Amino acid sequence: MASTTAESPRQRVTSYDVARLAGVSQSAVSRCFKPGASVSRKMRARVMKAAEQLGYQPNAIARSLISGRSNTAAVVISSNTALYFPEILVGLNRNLAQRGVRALLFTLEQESDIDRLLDQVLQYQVDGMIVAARLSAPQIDAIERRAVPFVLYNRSFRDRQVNAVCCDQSEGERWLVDALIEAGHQRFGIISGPGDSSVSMERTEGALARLRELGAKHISVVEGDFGYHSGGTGLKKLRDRIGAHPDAVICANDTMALGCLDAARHEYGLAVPEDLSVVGFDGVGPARWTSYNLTTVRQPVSRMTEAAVSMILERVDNPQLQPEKRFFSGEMIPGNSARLAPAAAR
Amino acid sequence: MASTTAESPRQRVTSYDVARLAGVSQSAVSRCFKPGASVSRKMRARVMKAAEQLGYQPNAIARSLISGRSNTAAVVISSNTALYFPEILVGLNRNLAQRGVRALLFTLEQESDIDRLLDQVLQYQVDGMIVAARLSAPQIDAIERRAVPFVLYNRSFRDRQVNAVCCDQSEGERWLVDALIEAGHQRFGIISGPGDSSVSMERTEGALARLRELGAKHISVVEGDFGYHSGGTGLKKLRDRIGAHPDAVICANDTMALGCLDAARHEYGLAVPEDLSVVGFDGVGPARWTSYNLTTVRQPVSRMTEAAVSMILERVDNPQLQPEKRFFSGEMIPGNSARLAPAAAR
DNA sequence: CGGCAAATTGACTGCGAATGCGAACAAGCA
DNA sequence: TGCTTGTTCGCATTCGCAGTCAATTTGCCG
Repeated sequence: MASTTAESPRQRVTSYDVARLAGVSQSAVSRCFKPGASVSRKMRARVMKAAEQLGYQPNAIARSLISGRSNTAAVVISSNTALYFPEILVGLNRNLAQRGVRALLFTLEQESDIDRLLDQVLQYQVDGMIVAARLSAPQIDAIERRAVPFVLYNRSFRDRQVNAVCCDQSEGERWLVDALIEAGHQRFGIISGPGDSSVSMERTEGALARLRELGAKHISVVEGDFGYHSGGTGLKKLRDRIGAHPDAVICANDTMALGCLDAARHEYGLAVPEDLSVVGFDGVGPARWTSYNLTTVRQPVSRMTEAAVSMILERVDNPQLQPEKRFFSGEMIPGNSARLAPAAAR
Repeated sequence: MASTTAESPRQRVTSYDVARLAGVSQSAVSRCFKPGASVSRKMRARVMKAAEQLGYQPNAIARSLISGRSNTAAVVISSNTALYFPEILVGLNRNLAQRGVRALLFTLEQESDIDRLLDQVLQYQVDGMIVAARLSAPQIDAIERRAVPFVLYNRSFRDRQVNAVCCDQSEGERWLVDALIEAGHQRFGIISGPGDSSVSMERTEGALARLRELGAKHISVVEGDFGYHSGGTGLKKLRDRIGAHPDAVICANDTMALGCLDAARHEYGLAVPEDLSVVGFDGVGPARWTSYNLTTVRQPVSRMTEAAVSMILERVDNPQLQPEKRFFSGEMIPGNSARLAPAAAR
């Protein structure tokens, strides 16, 4: 019953095996697999034939050991990004793969896991790290000490020179607020993300700042957790606090906005956008679904992931490069979940 | 302006460096980092102190080269799984991490990419592979020839002994169909996934078989692509074909079911579930959202990912193990998108 | 305090591929 | 043909660590 194909040599095939079969030296084999090496076409043909015959593939581990590059990058991402997660991951991975780099995935369930992780990441001799999670200053110190290039994705340190790729959160919030104010909304609710999220902070602060700047009088802020349900509970908290429902709710991400919208319609029987305007941030897929058609700001994920990958790989080749922060504008998507003045779209 | 901390030694720290500082041999250092090795506590203390001082971390690459294990597993996943993707990935990664294995991520945009990928995967000397993508028989041959253990996630080959972890798709569809039939639905529409998806095939076939078994007369099948929009277009196709709307639409996944549901309500003004029942499969997050509350079958993702990881790691340690297929029952979630007889929930 | 077993330690080798260097060889020129 | 250039190839070494084996130390008992 055992269907094992016992005829093939099940052990690892090394460059020596290929060399022996082809009657050449191991160096020759090595050179044949190195693009741009000096090899005669006759040699290459012989080696390749032998390699094929044996099913030889160069051992990336051994190669890394001597070359000092693993062609591997760590992607650290906290899993609470939920809806947003696959898009980033796929984008990063595509860009990395195109340049011959593989992604080692590190998912964080809790931000505190990152400490244990960091050591591991570095053990694996990754060429670089792309971090879409919260890092503390000492953690950044630790990475820098190891001289591993890293890029923060959608977070940055104001007081610190680090590589970062960010969506301009405040700008996006400003657009949203401008549009809401212009349409005459007066009582504002804000549902922030978890307190330790810098993205949430920037968005919330950005919205708040603009609201104040434009003279909004009635603003309440409650905290959510970026999850769907906290959109609903956030709305409830806002209602409790205000004593009525606000005119507009600004959510720190789309997922909460969708939760808020659902709660408004189905729990409180409010018409959206007539009775209540809801806006989000991110531009995740479900935000475009017919039931929602959310007014939001879409992050240019593919440009951002491409930038992150470029930045990291440039720095792998040239560690001397100065840290750089790149900000990307989002794209306002008017949607239909907020009552806006005509042509308010940016 | 350069804030580079130039005081620390920026180069790699090896076990020799630690050994020199501690005044011991390199072997001693190595042993100190190997759990269960024979080392005196005095030695360990000295070495650890030196290691800490230098910021030494053992080089996993060198370790892999000699031990023949990379503590790395490839996770190959096609990105069109969209909503479902993060859950799987996080689950797999958590389980792998717990056992000290890192995931190398390979995302497929098109299933055809897998050929190019396979060579790469194997170059990286992964200890095993978890494949949530379509593999052809020759591709499986290729992997087996390399003697790399692999587990198929949610696909299996009927005629072939391979390791696989699957949700029992037909069983789930049977539950759904039973419930729909019991509630008196008569005209059925099925929106399948892409033709080359085995998951879609099993679900569609499963539903069809059960429908016929129970004597359903009116059944139409149209093809979708697992995406949100194809739920709507699928419904349109069904209406065109039938000349009216069906009583129930069975979608090969949740995402399409949600699209179908939205189209039914917002495009055709149908009441769901009164005029039309819609069921899906997967149990993704948004299916539980208030706007939808989809009737579906939830895959036990965390048990499945755990099983996949166990299977793969068992086979890394013991390559002789016979191939095994594990099937998991889903969980029927009655929801509110289908008109069901009372207490029809399994 | 001698003697023996057990525990601990260090020298050395090898994992598999890449590369500097010199040898061998081919091509170009007078 | 003899000599110079330029290619191509093999030898030997290297990457960083783990495991083997023999040497050494330690502990323990009579």
